[in-house]
Amino acid sequence: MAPQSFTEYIILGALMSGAKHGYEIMQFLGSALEAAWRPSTSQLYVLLKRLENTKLIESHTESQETRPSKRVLNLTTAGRETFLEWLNTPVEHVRDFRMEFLGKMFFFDFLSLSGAGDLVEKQIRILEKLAEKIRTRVNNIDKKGFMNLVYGYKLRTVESLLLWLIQEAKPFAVKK
Amino acid sequence: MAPQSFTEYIILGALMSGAKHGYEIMQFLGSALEAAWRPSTSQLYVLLKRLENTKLIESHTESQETRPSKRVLNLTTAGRETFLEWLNTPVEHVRDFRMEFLGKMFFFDFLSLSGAGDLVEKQIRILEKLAEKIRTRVNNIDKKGFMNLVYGYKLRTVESLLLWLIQEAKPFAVKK
DNA sequence: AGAATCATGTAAGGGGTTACATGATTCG
DNA sequence: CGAATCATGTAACCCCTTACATGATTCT
Repeated sequence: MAPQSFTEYIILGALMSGAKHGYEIMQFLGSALEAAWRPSTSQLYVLLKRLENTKLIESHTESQETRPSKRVLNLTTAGRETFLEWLNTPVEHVRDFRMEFLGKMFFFDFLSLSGAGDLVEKQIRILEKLAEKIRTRVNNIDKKGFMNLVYGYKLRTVESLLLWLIQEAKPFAVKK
Repeated sequence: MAPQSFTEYIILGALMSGAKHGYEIMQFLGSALEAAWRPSTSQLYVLLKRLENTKLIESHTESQETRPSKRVLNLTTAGRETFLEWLNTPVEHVRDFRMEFLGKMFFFDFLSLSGAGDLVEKQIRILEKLAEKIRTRVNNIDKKGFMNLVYGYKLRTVESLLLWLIQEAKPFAVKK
């Protein structure tokens, strides 16, 4: 079963660079993007349980002498595949850029993986189609009405995102 | 007690133009912005109960001969005040523009209320401060690193929103 | 001596969703 | 005659958060 929440993919990503226990994942995600994606500590452990139940990660317990024993998590083959598939899939909605798309870019960079340029290209095509859809819809509505304000908002948002993708994300993605 | 969810304010707004029962609110919100803000039918009734418990609305039952009887909702004085206060308060986060700020603009327009221009001005000032904060933060980080991409994203988003506010929302707000 | 760090959880609650229940009426 | 409309809800579940529980160790 594929995860349904974006946060689970982030946790899988945190394990791509090697086995970690819960507390380490927490620290890693906290420092990676100014804590922007770190789920609450309790939710983290809930998700780890779920990922283990769905066989995307596996664990073994390591007892320590001077510290509480820890559960060390590791990606399974399925887990690694699931993460990479997610990583290379563009997001569908504008609202998913802020966290999810930036998350993908982070992992491309952090893990030095290839394919970031392709993802950005796919993403650009998706947004271009969306912009076209909005533009045709704008032509069928009352100028000066409220819906005109709404479509203006949407169109500007999409266009601004497109410029960012082309002028900043693309150079960042291909810079290695 | 003031509502904590944006959706409750939208429901209060739906009652500003006169008493309605649940089903009518549902239709009203569904047609107003292409169903973008309508909560699920079940959630709507849950929120109506809550708004009644907190005395922001009150209800009386009207039995009908050929139809199921309906519970007609009406704003209390406190409800009307609560709505108007919300309406005139700018949103704090960029992520609240898409639904909440557009919602406010809708009600200013639909109810022909004054003050939309003031709200837009306040909103512009908030975003200008935010843009400044991001710009100073950009100067303190590694050029070419991932965080540079993040701040580029944030800055462009805010700047695009500012242009929209000035070029579209402002004329819309003062056009009457 | 008290605070922060290490380490993993449970419980309660918030806001939302889909699915389901009920039952009459009117439209095609 | 079946589907859509009118009208109001309950139940189950999802993802998330804060508060709380536990207990040792190391830093100040």
